[in-house]
Amino acid sequence: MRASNMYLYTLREVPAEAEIASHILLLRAGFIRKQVAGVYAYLPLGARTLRKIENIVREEMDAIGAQEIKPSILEPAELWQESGRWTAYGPELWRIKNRDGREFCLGPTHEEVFTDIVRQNVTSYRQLPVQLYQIQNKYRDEARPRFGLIRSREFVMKDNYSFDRDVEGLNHSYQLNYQAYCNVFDRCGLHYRPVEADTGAIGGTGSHEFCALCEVGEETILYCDHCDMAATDEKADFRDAVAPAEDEKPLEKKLTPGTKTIEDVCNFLGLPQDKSIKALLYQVQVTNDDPIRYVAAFIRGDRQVNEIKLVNALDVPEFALTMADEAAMGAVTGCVGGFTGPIGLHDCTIVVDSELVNAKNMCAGACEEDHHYINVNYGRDYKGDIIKDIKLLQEGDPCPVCGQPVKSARSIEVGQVFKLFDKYSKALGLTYKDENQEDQLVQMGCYGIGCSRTMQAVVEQHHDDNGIIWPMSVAPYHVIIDLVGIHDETQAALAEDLYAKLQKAGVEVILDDRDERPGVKFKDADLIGIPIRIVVGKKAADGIVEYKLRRGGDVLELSAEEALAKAVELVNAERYGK
RNA sequence: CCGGGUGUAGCGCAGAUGGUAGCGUGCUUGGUUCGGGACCAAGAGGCCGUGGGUUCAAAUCCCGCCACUCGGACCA
Repeated sequence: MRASNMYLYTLREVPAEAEIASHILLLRAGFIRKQVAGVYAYLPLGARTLRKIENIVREEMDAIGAQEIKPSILEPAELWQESGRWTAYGPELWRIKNRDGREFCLGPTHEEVFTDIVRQNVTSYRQLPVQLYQIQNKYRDEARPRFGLIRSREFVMKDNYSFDRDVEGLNHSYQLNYQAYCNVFDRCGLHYRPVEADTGAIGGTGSHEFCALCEVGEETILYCDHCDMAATDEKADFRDAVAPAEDEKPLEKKLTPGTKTIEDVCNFLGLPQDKSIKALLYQVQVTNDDPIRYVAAFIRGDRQVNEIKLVNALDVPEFALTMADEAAMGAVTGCVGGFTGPIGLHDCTIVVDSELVNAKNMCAGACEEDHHYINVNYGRDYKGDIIKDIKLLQEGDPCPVCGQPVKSARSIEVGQVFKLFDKYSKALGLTYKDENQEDQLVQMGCYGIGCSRTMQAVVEQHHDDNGIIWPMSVAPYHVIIDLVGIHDETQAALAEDLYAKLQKAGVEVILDDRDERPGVKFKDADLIGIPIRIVVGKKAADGIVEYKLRRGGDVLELSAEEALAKAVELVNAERYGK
């Protein structure tokens, strides 16, 4: 491609809409432009890189026997009503009506549609297993889009669905997809980590997220350097330490005026925070017609609550759990803002973190203004309705597997694999006949990769002050030839010759033949991040060009033939990723 | 959805105490340049987000709405 003909517009200044490096660079380098909040157009360079990522995904999916289909983005409400998600999915579901008032949604995910497609044809165990996938625009009406392609309202996702006759088959499909995902992200040059993820309502140990590690990520993951434990902060188990043996001292009520926070109470009483109990007050209401159910959760004062674990412990929908109206809750349950403890509470569900059961002589609110108890002991002084691990594992806490201190990192979720089991086959009636003529439910898995998000995650991990540094496998072009003197016949002839030969060798190449000063060309080449740059300048008269890699290293002065050979060799070595 | 901020030229911004607009960059033309975003000169380009109000007079003050954005909540 000749730069003089390209629809390429780079920006010198940082667009006001962008905050993080990857978003700024994709805009500045002319890969994407915003249409409205959370919706982007891919310009030629962006469209090429996106397609390369999609093709890597496509190749790895095809390699495990999945077949690509192309269903509509438009999904009828009826299918979602059948699965129950028309109401359960919430406001992110992008609902639209046609002229007759019939309801549809723009697909945010396609479990229903794929299940429907498979139930139209599959009736026998002989037709299983099967995997179908699509690479498609997805729509989620995000309350607050952010960071360009990282959290957008429209995005490109590959979603694969596996259909097996039993859980053993599902486990096999899951493993195939897991490995394919590793291949995909390896080939894209991402620094990532597969981590265990929460499975919400479906339960079990059936999900991993693939997390691209970077500071600006919205996810927190925890991992261990001493073993292979790695999980999202929502999922990570907490292994309670064995509490040191301690005699139970007599319960005692103390006057603690104005000490509404754990810090205040512990300072006032001269206690460490790990000898205190913190109360968190919630209410549960699934629909507006339901009565409000109050929940008091207790954890050690120095811990953070993990609301996902709490939701799972209560077995309620995630959206139904909200912070309690303290005054209203106090009237019903006897809790007192800032002084709530497990003793004296009534008419609410008391959830006690597992760690507290063996914690001796703790300090807790007395459900009375300006008073706390000390020497509170589980069993003797209070009991819980639910005893579960409901705390957040944090950096430095013991690893739930090996006990060594864990580390934490921020990340962008670029993919997730998930065992659905029979959730959708049961809801939509997807069954098959087995060898004994018995109807059986199909066991399903779903597997998503955010292609557009992956594109930005790659930039987030591969850039410097001058611009993007694309890995060869996803670079929009492999080589850029910067022709310095476009009016110099010798230079132009050498550049044209190189351009033709590189193309003949199957290399994707930009010839920057624009009537621009060299500085502009160099800046642009760095900004858009083409892996190999060949400069044809003054030494063209001697047949010499410059060969330079965007990722760094020496500038080499080579004959045109040597540069050609070197470029072709490198491109062929790296074009498909590792 | 809650709270904060911002809407002025393609882009980035300035426009105290009201008097219908400017800077940088980009664009056009001419010239000089030509190895890391050149310089000189001359130009083109704005319903000051939108609706209402106050006023002789509103980019500027007041109210509504919309959009964008930040923090948070939410996020199969």
